[in-house]
Amino acid sequence: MTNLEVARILERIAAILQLMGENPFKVRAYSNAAQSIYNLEHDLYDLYNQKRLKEIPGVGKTVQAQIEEILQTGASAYFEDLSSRIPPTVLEMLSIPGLGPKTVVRLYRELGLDNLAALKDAARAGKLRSLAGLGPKTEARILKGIELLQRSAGKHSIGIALPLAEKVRQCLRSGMPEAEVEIVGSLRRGKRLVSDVDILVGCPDLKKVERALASIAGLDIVERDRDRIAGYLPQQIPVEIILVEPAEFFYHLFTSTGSKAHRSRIMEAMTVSPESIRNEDQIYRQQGMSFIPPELREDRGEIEAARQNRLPLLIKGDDIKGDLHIHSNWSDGSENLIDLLAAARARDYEYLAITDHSSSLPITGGLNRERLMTQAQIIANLNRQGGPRLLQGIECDILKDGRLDLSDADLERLDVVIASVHSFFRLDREAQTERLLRAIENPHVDIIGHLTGRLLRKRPGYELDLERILKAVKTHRKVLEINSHPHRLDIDEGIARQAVGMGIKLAVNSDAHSLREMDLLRYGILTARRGWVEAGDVINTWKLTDIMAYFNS
DNA sequence: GCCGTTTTCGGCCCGACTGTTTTCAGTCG
Repeated sequence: MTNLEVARILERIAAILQLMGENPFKVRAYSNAAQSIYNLEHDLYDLYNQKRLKEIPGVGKTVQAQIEEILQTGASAYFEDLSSRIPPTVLEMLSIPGLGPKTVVRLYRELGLDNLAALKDAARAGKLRSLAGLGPKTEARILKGIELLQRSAGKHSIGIALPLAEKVRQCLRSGMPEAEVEIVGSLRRGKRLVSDVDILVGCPDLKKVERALASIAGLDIVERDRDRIAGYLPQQIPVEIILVEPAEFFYHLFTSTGSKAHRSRIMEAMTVSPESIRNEDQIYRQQGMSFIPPELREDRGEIEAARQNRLPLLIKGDDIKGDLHIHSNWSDGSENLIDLLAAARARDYEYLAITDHSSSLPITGGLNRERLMTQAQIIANLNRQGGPRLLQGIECDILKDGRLDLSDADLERLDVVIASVHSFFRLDREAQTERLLRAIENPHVDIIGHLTGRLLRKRPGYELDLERILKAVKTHRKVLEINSHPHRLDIDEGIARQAVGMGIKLAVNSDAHSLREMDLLRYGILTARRGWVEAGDVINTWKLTDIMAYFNS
């Protein structure tokens, strides 16, 4: 059982309790505990062995006992009992935007709808409006929501899949140090959603590979062939281990990384034999090209660029000098400023921008003018100690009409102003564009946070005239954020490439709400690489003085 | 169900929109 799996069980307990109409504070207690475990730095088993589970914030006597039961037996009797009252497929209905627990439970109890497919049919047939309070608009919204969910059905977030894949790779490498092991497929190319995890092993000995796999917790093997092991990782993510001869490892590394379109164009002209290939570089060189990094292998012009030796020198994780979007416990983050500063030091950052929410988002405990000034004092004091520089910033809400949630005078005092949309997602294209343009034109705004508002597999981005937006961003020398959270990855690689092509600068930010989330930056880096982004295009690879000079220009 | 530098009991982030109404419950961030 991984921390994530335990957190998921607690999350589902919370969801079922919510559907059953339980005390909302009890519901929140479970989801707080789940969140807390999700953010945990330590392995739950270690804490359990040291009898320290009780120290986890939000874990009291009851939840502690449940965690212990899950760690010992792999299951929770309480959760099993709850699941028998409300089928798990009903929980899926909760992920439809605009559909909450009250409505879901009525659809289930009064119309007998207990899964997405049944709900879709009923909505299509116009049967939902027979419930008081539900009308045609809600039906249409439910249908749209289901379609969005079904389009990404079977897709897994890179934020879940990559760490699991790395664990498998790690186990195989330490179990068989003589063999080459690599993650391949779309995961190696850094795609934000993947359908499975593919691992290539340069060892044809099935027994040996299986022995090395034995130590992986939560790996469920369902199929063994001569040269292939298939099964599931936690959360039902399909995994395939591909066994090849050591001599042909790099040939297969290339072919199994894809993409199909890229591979077939390179293969057409390939003249060398599989076993003569010593590394991937050789494959490209043999065709008179420079090495093409996996993230670019999509047949989007990279082959032509490689032939002309004008591939971008892609940004790397090491290029990052700091993070410009972090939340502290002054708003909805869970860490205090001192711990954030220590985390910046541990990551060898030169600077870290504290950018809590502004007050128009009451649920985040956003900062009004007064609290912002108090926070500024504390940050100034912390900065006297030396080490990484804490920047005083804000993630300021863009209001419905494009004005910002703080006055110009307040914004002017800050080192970094991120302006983001968190409300009124359903404005029409014209109004939404005008709203964004007004924020972009504000001289105090430095960065536009998560521009499109898309939540992967949950919510499409709002309607925008992207061309006009990008032009304005360019004109007013604003910076576009690549928000690294795997739920967002917004702006995406396509917009990033377009923006950089226009000379727009980007910032790759974590938007972390906890210490653990500071490491989500890697997904933003992968997205940037897929968007052909170089280090120089990203301001948080620059020295602080250069960033400030750019903001002030 | 959790928590305590106001409380071991009585609190627990909240304000606004939306679609359905005709005064508001449900949902969202």
